[in-house]
Amino acid sequence: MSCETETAQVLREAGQKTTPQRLMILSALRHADGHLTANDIFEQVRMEYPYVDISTVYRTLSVLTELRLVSDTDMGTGDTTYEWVREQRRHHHLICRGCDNVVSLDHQYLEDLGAEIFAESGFKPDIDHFAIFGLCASCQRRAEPATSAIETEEG
Amino acid sequence: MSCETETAQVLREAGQKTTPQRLMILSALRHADGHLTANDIFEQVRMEYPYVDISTVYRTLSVLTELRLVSDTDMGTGDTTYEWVREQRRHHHLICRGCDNVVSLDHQYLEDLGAEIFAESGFKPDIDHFAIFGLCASCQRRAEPATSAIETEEG
DNA sequence: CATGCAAATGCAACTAGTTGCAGATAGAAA
DNA sequence: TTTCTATCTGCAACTAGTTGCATTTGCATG
Repeated sequence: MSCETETAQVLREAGQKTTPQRLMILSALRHADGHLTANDIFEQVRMEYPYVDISTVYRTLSVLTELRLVSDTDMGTGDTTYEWVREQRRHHHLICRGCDNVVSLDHQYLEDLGAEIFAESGFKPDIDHFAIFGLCASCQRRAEPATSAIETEEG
Repeated sequence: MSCETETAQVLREAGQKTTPQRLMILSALRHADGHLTANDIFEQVRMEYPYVDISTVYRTLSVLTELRLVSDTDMGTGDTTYEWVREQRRHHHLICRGCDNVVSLDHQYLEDLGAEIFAESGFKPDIDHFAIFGLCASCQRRAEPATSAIETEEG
């Protein structure tokens, strides 16, 4: 079974209709390597089917997010990014608000947090794709140079 | 020292100017009980000074957020909410995507996660105010009634 | 295959939030 | 106090994302 047919199955089971527009959006997401913006997807689908509307893209993304097939993340760039959720490759991001650098965070940290919350409150968190903002090691050093090395400003 | 003067001090130390507009925005935030939207703040400031612009509110909120005096959180309502950060009263939210109910989460869970991340990577996460989405206990039961009790649809 | 209807689409109008720019102003220095 | 300049403000134009509505379409049923 091709991955398209497989996804159609998932939609069908959730009581959703499989329209050509949705299949094209799904295809864009499944074959993408990293994060896509709504506009990336829109442009890609439009090449195949020029009449598609951006609102259809947003509405489909919202359905897919609710079904937990796709994660939506604000990476601090202004645009929300979307990514196909692959169980085997869960990851999260540490985003530095000093230099905007992004590094990956192992899923285990949040898996544990999720399990703890579930055990104590019964609430089941969606731990698919977190973006955690903060300061990376070098930006911390730059912000508080009160110790040994004194760096030149902006340097 | 009044809390206004105290906050002005913080701004000054960060190399920021203390304008009347900013002080009014700060006052709205400090005296508010819970979360405020940018528009709540705008309306409130406008009663005192009708010429204020919404962009000034957003720009001030962005400065305050960068200084970590204010937390900005997407509670899933569509509008970002802002809240004065009180060290003593840190809290987070579990938001159910089934029934939209919100419950508080003790700060300790995330404090621990933050400490763990810092210890292993040197990245210092901003753990001020998290919104974690998921399913509450009763919505989980409703979603998967394959066990004992079978409830009627929609309650 | 034909019919019916709930759900999805495209469109247009809308809201939340951002940005570039010219003029105003906080606050440092003379 | 006056001068100076970097920063802030208000405005207007913009982008990302949402929503209401008329029309179309997937798909279940006969």
